[in-house]
Amino acid sequence: MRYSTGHKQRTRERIVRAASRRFRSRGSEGSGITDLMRDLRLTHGGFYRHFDRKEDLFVEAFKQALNDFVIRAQKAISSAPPGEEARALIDTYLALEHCDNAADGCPLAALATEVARRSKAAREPLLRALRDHVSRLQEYVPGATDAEKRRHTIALLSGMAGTLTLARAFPNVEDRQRILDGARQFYRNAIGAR
Amino acid sequence: MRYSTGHKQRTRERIVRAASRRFRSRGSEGSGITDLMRDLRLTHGGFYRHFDRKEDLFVEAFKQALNDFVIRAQKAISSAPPGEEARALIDTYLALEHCDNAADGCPLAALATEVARRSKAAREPLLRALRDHVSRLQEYVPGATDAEKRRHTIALLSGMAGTLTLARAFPNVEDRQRILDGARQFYRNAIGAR
DNA sequence: TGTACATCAGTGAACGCGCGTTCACTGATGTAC
DNA sequence: TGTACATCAGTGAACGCGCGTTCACTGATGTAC
Repeated sequence: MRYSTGHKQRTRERIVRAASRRFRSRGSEGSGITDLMRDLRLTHGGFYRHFDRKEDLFVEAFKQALNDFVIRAQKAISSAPPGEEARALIDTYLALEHCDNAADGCPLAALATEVARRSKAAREPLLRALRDHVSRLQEYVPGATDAEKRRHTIALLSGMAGTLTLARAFPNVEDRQRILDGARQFYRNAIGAR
Repeated sequence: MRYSTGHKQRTRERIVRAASRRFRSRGSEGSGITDLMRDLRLTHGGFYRHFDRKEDLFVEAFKQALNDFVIRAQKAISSAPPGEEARALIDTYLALEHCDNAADGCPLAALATEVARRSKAAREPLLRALRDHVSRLQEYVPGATDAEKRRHTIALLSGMAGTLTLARAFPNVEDRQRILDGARQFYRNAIGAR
């Protein structure tokens, strides 16, 4: 059948969004095209009207996830009192709610290992997106120069991502909360001590 | 044919060691039994004389990797001057050599995401091993009480694991070095400020 | 000491399964006349 | 306005492939007699 204008575009966006959630919660190796399309009440064959390869979807989904995450982070930061932006970033990132909702969370925490294992060519667009998003967050992180802000932002974000990933491995909510609280205190001090 | 006493045990150990390296560099989903056994000049069928399921091998390989890592870390720490142990841990962990040799490196950096995605039952032995190894390292990390040492150790190790994973995504050695250097400075200050 | 048999780590063909991908087909609607 | 045709997002069977796992078999050596 013939679809109305913009229909294809909308379907593509639905695929990217669903993938960005599925990949974050189960990894891209753990999410098949068939299951993904079934989520949208479509069949697997149609996928290839939108993407040449699954890998292309991974790139789009990762970028989408990064963008959503940065917007959420900026929202949390913007409601913080002046000078408390970095603390707000830390608190949102290391929240139990973030820990327990990987599908909507930071793609670095969920997918960094997978990015690192892809071919050099496949990593390029992902790393470009990553750099862009670090640039958008670094203005809120303390540091004497832009370069220092950037270094701190990278250490802070990748560090918190590692802690979040570890916390997610613990089935008991008390364990997760303890890990997050400990790290929150650790990073608050680290940032405050600068 | 019939093999000499201890032969089976030795083969098992070779399988675990090879798997612990392969899993760390490619993930367990990216490492097939056939390839793994071929490394040891054996065939895939023989695997099941040693393990019931691939998952059981993952547990053994993860424990082996953790043990090797903690021993290496302790070695680096023990050659540091008194009071500098945490700094030595940070420097060894965030070394370019560690970054570029995932196969021999910290299993938390390489496999944490995979651990988090396994079934609750499968995670149990992995988390037990993880807790044991944190206990062995926490004595070197500053903190007023044992509980505080432990919190700092967890934040530090999981944080550095996240940074290492991110650094591994960058194809240029300069980028990796910059990320590691920035984080090293960050964590040294964080620990020193305590 | 010599012979018959048991053992069992390792072999390799075969299994079912799910995966990513391809492709001939569908059919409602836009477009040309 | 009415009719014939073109379009193309989505369908679903089929493909090759690699995976984890099973299993009948091998054969050098230990053990029983």
